[in-house]
Amino acid sequence: MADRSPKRRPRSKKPPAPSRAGGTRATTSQGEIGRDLQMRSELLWDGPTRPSRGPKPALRGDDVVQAAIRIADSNGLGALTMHAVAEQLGFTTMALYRYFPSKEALIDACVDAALGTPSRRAAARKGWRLEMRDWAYAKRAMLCARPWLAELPFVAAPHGPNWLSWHEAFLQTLADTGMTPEDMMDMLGLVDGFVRGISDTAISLARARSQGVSDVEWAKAVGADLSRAINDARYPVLSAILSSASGGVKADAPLPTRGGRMRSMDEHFEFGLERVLDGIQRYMDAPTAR
Amino acid sequence: MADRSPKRRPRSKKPPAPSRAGGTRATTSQGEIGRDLQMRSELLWDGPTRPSRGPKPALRGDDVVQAAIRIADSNGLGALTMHAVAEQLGFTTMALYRYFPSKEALIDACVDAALGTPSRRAAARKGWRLEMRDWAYAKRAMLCARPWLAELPFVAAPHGPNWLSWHEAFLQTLADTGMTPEDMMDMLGLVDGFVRGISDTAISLARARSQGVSDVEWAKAVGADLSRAINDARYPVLSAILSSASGGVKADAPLPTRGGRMRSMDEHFEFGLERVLDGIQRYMDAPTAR
DNA sequence: AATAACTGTGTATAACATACACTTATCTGC
DNA sequence: GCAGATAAGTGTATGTTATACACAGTTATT
Repeated sequence: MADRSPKRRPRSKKPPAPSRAGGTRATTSQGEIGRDLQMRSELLWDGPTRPSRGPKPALRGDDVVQAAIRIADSNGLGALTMHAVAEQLGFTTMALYRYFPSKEALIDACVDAALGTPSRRAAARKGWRLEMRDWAYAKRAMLCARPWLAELPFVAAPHGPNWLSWHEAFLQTLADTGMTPEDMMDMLGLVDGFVRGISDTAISLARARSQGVSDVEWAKAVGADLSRAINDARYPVLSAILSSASGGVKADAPLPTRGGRMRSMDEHFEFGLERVLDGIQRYMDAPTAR
Repeated sequence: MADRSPKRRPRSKKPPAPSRAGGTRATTSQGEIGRDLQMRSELLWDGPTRPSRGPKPALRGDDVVQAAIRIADSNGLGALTMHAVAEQLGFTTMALYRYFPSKEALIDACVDAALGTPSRRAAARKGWRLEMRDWAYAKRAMLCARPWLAELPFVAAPHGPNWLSWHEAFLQTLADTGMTPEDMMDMLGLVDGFVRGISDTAISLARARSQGVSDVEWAKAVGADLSRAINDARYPVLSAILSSASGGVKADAPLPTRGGRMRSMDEHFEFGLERVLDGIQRYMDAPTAR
């Protein structure tokens, strides 16, 4: 309060902010993570509370978000600058600050908007296992569709409405299994963790594609690293796998979609997911534990 | 070749590079991901090929890396600027470019160095399950010890020697199980994906700690988001879990280490990991599949 | 010694995020 | 229907960054 008069705010030491500029929000520079996150969270959940004194804004916050997402979608996070967004909308860079107090806040909003909500799928009750499987595939697809999401430190962002909607959808999967709340949350962490963790490669490929890199080119780059292990004494097992690998893997494209031998990325995901679901099933079948 | 004479390099259009500055390397700006990654990879694997004409360098590349890591460790990625590193070493900013062609290359090196190598643990053969468990815990601990690693888009980095050494250690776990190479790689993806994915929260806490944020403060910030779901019609199940949760979870600190009810983060990890290992075990016991 | 090939330094520049002051439009209370 | 009060967009300025470029001092090779 009493911060309205123009020209104010000593802002103590902070110059134009440590300017952690660039593509991604790095650490929150100083140790005010708590406060900071809370403020960002409020911005995400509580709309901007339009006052009714001055002229009405020419845009809605969502217009800004959509423009920003468009840019990130087509050119990656690196291209997402305040200037670029403003230009896209036909406004000055500074105009955006009437809608979001910082680039970080805008990105928070973009993330939540980009996450979207898992399609209700008519709540088709097919049993937790199949539903969970659908959920996992949907989440993976969503992540691959917006590869730039993975360029952000996930945890650093506040969890907005859509973020929670994914959680909700997952939990509904278990709603009628009689599982304890604690177990349900653990299951969520398990499956969600697995999906996010294992999707890195697929996301990387998706990003390469969206930047105009051919699959072959990408595979070559990624494969090159792995192939260094071959004949390196430090990696006996890995080396053996890569060189033998039932049928001879081409040094390039070890995981990628080779029709040849090594399993495709999707098969890789499918395999892991089935193991995870097996593990869950086992737990549900024999609730002796704990 | 023939790129040695001073003053050269038209560099066609590239100004000082699209300057994707800031804390994290965002997308590689343009669509030259393939080439770019390859060059970065070479830098990582093949040392810098010291010529022997001029004065000998005052530093080794590793000194630079260590200085950079020190900064990232104590102040986060945001504090890792070329200037800060140079200062730490008592040199000019530009001196660093004699050791690494770009900040990105330096970070690549830092990442690999920070990953380290999993302790050989005397290769104690206790059976794949226990060994795998150790591996998972070790990897998680490593990630938490260097929370800034998670601020980087993992896949974007080339896989250096240490990165592969983690893979190797995992695979050795399965070396005498008679598993096919394909299955072994799938297992790696499964466990590694799970560990990285689920560790996000623990890493976030670790980062908060290293920035001087108290656990309570952090938990409050994270919990605030979740607690918004309570009594929100959009999240019936989540809401029920959060409010009921056998014993009444304090709205703040839902996952964190509450002695109260909800399981601690470590229990959460343990739980998920056991499910994953169960799933793997089941697969190994009944190799009918595929 | 002469020189080529380096090393570290100083300076310059472009991209960014964002502070601040200003002009103009719009609503509210009289 | 008018006088403020207040907000929206703009223009300009600043500090931070990465990094290009040219130069001065060094050293192994000729």
